[in-house]
Amino acid sequence: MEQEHDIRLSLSLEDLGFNAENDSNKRKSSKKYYNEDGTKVFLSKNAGSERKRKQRLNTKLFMLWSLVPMVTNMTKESIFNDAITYIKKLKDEVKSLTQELQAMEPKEKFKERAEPKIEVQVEKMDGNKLWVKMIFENKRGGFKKLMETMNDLGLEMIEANVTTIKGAYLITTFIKGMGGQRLDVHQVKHLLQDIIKII
Amino acid sequence: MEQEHDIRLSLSLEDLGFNAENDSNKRKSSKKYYNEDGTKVFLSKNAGSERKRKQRLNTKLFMLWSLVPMVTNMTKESIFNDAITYIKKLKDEVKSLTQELQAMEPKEKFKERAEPKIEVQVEKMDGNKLWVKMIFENKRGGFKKLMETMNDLGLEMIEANVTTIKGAYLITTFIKGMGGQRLDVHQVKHLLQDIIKII
DNA sequence: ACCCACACGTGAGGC
DNA sequence: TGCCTCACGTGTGGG
Repeated sequence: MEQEHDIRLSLSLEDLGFNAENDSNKRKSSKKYYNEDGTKVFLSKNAGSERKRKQRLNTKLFMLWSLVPMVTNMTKESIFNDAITYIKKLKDEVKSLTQELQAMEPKEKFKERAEPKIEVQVEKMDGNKLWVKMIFENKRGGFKKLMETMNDLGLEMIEANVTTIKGAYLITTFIKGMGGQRLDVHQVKHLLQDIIKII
Repeated sequence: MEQEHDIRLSLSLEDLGFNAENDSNKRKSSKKYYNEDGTKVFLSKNAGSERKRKQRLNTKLFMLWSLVPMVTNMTKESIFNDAITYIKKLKDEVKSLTQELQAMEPKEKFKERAEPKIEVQVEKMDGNKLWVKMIFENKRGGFKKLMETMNDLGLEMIEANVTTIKGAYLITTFIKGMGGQRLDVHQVKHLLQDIIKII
């Protein structure tokens, strides 16, 4: 009952990193490898390397075990079982995640498209407002993304008149800066052109 | 040199499903378990169960190996190594997929929100057109989703007048069915209410 | 007492 | 030849 209780799998942390070259103490089996006069019993040359090999295998088993979160037992067989079920679980997880990702991927697809024909006209009005007329292809969600982007940029559409001709939006609206910021005509024009391009 | 070459890991498919109870042939070791007179050498009772245990372990090892796609060697140690690296790879994959999923998750979040105050008014016009007035909270992307959904349902917005008062959309538009379908006033009204609710 | 899980040494086969 | 890998039987400790 000294400290011989944890040597079911006779590997510890020492077996992982450093073997510490101690073939010395701590052998589970107290088999008679020594004659009663103290002389060693003959061991085939394999014995040593074979012991090392088994230690390597157990080390690998331990590494495998350390990777698996859900552990039932410390026995070799249950380590295998846990690892197996864990791999299956991980596989399922990857599978479901990928298809879940692909399911919402198409919503991002409209980013990559041929450049639509667009027309942007910007005129300065009184106050700090701009009058804007835009024509661009009627891509699904185009107007929404336009508004989102403009909102992100601090452009507020005050009176928007949206007409959907077949295959195109026609939008006329007033625009003003949200924080009372001054708006430059050409800047806004190019901005809107860029926005519409990436819609 | 008969057929003794594949018994490195002396497990086959038979070890997986059915053990086929054949303790008979095919033992690798030709150790002398029989005396020269043909009588069996004494074996401790452990021998049989221990052999079974090792077969179980090898079976598990084989199952583990069968789960791992990339296999370098058939040796025990490389099976361990492959399984270990494979688990790590799967872990990384799951990790990256989940965070990639979470990165585009927020765009879906506006599905779950408190019910906004809405107002929908529908009037019948000449021909098969309806006049619609809608007021609902100015949630980001609301108008886009409205148009998408209406498009999906075969409702075409002919002349849309969109006004963004602070915190709300005010939309007046004519609507007609895309395929020349007849539109019922109350049906369209409830439809629009439902659409706006889920926006 | 029994059973189980393990490490060990050993002989055999493959490279 | 030698080295590596494996299955086998055995002894041992824990439950």
